[in-house]
Amino acid sequence: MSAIAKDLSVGAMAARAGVAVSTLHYYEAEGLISSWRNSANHRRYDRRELRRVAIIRAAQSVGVPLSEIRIVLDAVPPNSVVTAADWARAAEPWAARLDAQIETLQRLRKQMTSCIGCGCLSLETCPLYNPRDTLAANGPGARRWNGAPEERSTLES
Amino acid sequence: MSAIAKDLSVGAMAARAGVAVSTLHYYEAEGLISSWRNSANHRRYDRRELRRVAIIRAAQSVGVPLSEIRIVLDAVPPNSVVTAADWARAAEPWAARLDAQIETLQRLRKQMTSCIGCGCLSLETCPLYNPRDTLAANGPGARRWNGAPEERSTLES
DNA sequence: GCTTTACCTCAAGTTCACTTGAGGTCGTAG
DNA sequence: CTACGACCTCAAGTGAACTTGAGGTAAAGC
Repeated sequence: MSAIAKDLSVGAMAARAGVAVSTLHYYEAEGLISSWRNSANHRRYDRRELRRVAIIRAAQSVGVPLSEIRIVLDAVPPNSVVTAADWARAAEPWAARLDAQIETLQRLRKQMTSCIGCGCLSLETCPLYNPRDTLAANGPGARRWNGAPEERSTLES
Repeated sequence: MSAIAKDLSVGAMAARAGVAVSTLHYYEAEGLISSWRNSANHRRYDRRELRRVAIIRAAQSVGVPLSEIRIVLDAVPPNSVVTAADWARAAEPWAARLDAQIETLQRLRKQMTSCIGCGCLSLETCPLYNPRDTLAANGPGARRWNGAPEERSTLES
């Protein structure tokens, strides 16, 4: 155990990455991480997979769904030696997302107390809510915007 | 239509708020918004409810689950005249969340290209991933952290 | 008078990201 | 030799946030 393990069991991976074993099974089934089997049919993970898990969790924490995480991870083939440039290129779409998200959060934060109580009933000008911004498109409702009904076209009142 | 409507139909609300009618039904069933009925048993919404919907969507976009949104909205009784101070007090817990989230995003953004390609296999020191930070506790995995298995105790390798 | 349109209810279905459970296999420790 | 812990598979369950569908009403337009 004190010897540096070249590869990891699923339990060790789970412990080190701070996720459940079942989560690793799931990620593997989803093609986000990969492993090989030892003679006992137990999963063995390259230590590199730890980083992949870290990236998955980090990306999730900022609202990236697994489907998009997969796209980025797929750009970095497993078992390859990855350069910083490789990762930078793969993660490029996330950089933009993060920028947008930071900006929106700051806007929100700054105007939360003022706007939230501002009494404005005009959503058009309310900084708290502009449904067409990047966050709205990628955010939580990042479910499917099944096309907002009517696109607030008429009903100007 | 050009006359200023004092109250709104569910269709009008949906159009103006940019959500589906069924979503408004759902929010109402969940007690997040309220309405009364006209003679035809159709929902009528006070225009104030528009702002509530805006707040719901805004909060969701930064990862606040409906259960927590309800708590804040419940602190502001419906049909009451709400002052800025009322809202500021109710939204206080979100301010802290936003601060934490902004900070984490900025850290992530700044170190994304460097760390993601840094080749470090030491998650302990990887700025991309520290599973015990505020975001991890509130974030996407804001599902239930059913207690990370083993707390990365042993297995130092 | 008929048809459309907008609404109604209630139950069931959907997606995502997992978790839980049942039943079985290894390999080491006592 | 048997017990235990760590692992295996596969199917089914879970919770959040909605959406979809079936079946029905009510007023407004042609």
